[in-house]
Amino acid sequence: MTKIKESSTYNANREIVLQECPVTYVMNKIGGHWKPIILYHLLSGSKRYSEIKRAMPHISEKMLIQHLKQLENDNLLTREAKPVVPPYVTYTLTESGKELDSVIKAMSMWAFKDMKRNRVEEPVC
Amino acid sequence: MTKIKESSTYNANREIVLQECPVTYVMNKIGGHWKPIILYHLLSGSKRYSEIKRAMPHISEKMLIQHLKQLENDNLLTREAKPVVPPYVTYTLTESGKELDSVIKAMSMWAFKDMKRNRVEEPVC
DNA sequence: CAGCATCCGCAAGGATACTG
DNA sequence: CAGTATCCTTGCGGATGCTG
Repeated sequence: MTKIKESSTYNANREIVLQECPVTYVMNKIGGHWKPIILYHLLSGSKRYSEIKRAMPHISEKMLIQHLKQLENDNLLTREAKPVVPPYVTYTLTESGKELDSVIKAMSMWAFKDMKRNRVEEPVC
Repeated sequence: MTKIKESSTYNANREIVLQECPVTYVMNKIGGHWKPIILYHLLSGSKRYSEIKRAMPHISEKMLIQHLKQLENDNLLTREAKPVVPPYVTYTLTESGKELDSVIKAMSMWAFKDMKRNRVEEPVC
């Protein structure tokens, strides 16, 4: 998307109205196919890199690392590397990240209801 | 992503465990940057095409139409075209779509909290 | 084990012009 | 007004090989 700093529209009285949008804020942080799934797995507790990878067999290593970094930069999780051989790296949700459980849980509940309504199977991660 | 029908991992007892994931189900329906934002705008009631467009100045027409179609195919909204000139088309959430308000509201609430925590402005749609 | 570097194909998405 | 159609670019994301 072309980066636009400001954007405007008009209300019925032809006054300029900035369209503010909390959902856009969320999508900028956890948008994309994989991020909510990563968060979903970390909600049950800190996990090692290999554990997350095993839990998400469909994601490539490149994408997993990339998204973990972005989530770290956005302060949703922290990365802790123990200085041992072989490496031992764990990822843990921050307070911000943990609070996303309300979003993830709402997603899960809706999913179960909708899958039942449409009589479909739950997909693999 | 390469399409893989089945995928497996193992638990501590070396039993095969399928990783099922409700979040993946949700992301398959409302993943991508724009869909949750479209839903957000429709939660306040049915809207004409032009109203949605005006509310989302950053999305291109092509993307908007494309995502509206996909949401319609996924039974999250319905499209109703009045046979008049000029055309009058309204988009309305289905029952499934309306039930996503729990997800969208959880997103919004988290956004407000996180924006306050990080002292940032609310972005434009 | 937990990554990083590089190459590269392809599809998502932008820009533009046209229409019932 | 509410879209289609077409072209074209960008960058997502896969594949592969290497490393502290």
